[in-house]
Amino acid sequence: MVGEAKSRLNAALRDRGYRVTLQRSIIMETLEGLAGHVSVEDIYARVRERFPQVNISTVYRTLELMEEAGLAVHTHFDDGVAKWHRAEEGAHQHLVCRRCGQELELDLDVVEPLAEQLRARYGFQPDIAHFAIVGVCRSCSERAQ
Amino acid sequence: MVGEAKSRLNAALRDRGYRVTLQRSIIMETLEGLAGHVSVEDIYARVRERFPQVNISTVYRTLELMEEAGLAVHTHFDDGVAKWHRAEEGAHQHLVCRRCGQELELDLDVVEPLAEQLRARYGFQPDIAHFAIVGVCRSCSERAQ
DNA sequence: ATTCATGCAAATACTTTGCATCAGC
DNA sequence: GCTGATGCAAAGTATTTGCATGAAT
Repeated sequence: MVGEAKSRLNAALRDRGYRVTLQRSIIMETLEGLAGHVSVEDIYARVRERFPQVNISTVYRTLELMEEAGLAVHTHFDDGVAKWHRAEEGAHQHLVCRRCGQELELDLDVVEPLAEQLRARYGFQPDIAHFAIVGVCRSCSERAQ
Repeated sequence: MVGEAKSRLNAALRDRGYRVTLQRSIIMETLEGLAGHVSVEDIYARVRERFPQVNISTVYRTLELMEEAGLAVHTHFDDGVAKWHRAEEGAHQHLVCRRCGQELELDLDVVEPLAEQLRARYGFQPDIAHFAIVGVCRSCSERAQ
C-alpha cells in the first residue's frame, strides 16, 4: 500500500508535467502519512529523518506545488502560522481551542447549511475547509468556571 | 463626539490601571476611526500622520493591550497577516475572496445557527468573529466561467 | 519618587528568492 | 543536452524583546 500511494503521488506530478524527484516524493509521502494539520517545520523534521540533506526551501516549494496540483491545502490557524494537510482530508472543518490548542474535527454536514446560505444570499463560494473555527473547548470552559 | 470617544477610551485604560499616554490615545482613536479590518502597518501609517515619532513596536504593544482590555480584536486572514478591528465591530463575520481580496461583511445571524450547533453538539464556544471565511466571491466566479 | 511606557535597535520566526550546480527527462 | 529542481545563502516581512531614557501617576 505504501508503494501504491507512492506511485499515485508520482503519477500526479508526471501528469501535470512536473518532474518526479526524490525530494518531492518524500515530502508528498510525508504529508500523506501525517494525520491532521502540520506545520512546515513538522514536515521538514520528518522528511529529514529519511533524507537529511533536504532543504527547507524545497519543502516550501513542494507544498506550494502540491497545493497547485490540488493534493494539499493550507490553513492559517489562530497564531497565523500556516498548517498543511492533504487535500483528501479537506472535507472537514477544524475547531481549535484557543486555550489548550486542541483540535477537533468536524463533519462538513454541520457546516453545510451555512455554506448553502452564503452561496444563496451572497453568491459566495466558501472554501469551508480552508479555515479553522477558533473558540474554547468544553474541557477548558469547564475548567474556567 | 470625538472628545467623547477619546474620554471613553482613556477611561477604559485608566479603569484597568493602565497609564494614559498620547501614543495610546492616538492609536486607540485611530483604530476606532478605521472601518473594517486593518493591518498594523495601516494603523501605524495613520498614527504617524499625527505623531510622527511613534514607533511601530508601540503600535503592536498598544493593540495587544487593547485586545486584553476587550477593545480590539485581531484576525488572521488568508495570507496569515493579522488584521485588527475594534471590538464593537466584533459582531460580524468576514467573507474574503481569494481571487480579488475583496471583503464582505456578514451578519452574525447567518452564522448563529452554526455556532448553536457547535455549542450543543461539541460543547465548543466558538469565537465566531475571530476568523474569516475564505472563498470566491460572486464577481470572480462569474468572471472565471 | 516610583513605576511603567516608549523609542531604538537587535533578535526572532516564518517565508521567499537569486543563483550556481545538479538531476530528470 | 536542455530545462527545470535543488541547496545554499541572503533577503524579506511580520512580529517580539532587552534596555536605557523619559513620562505618567
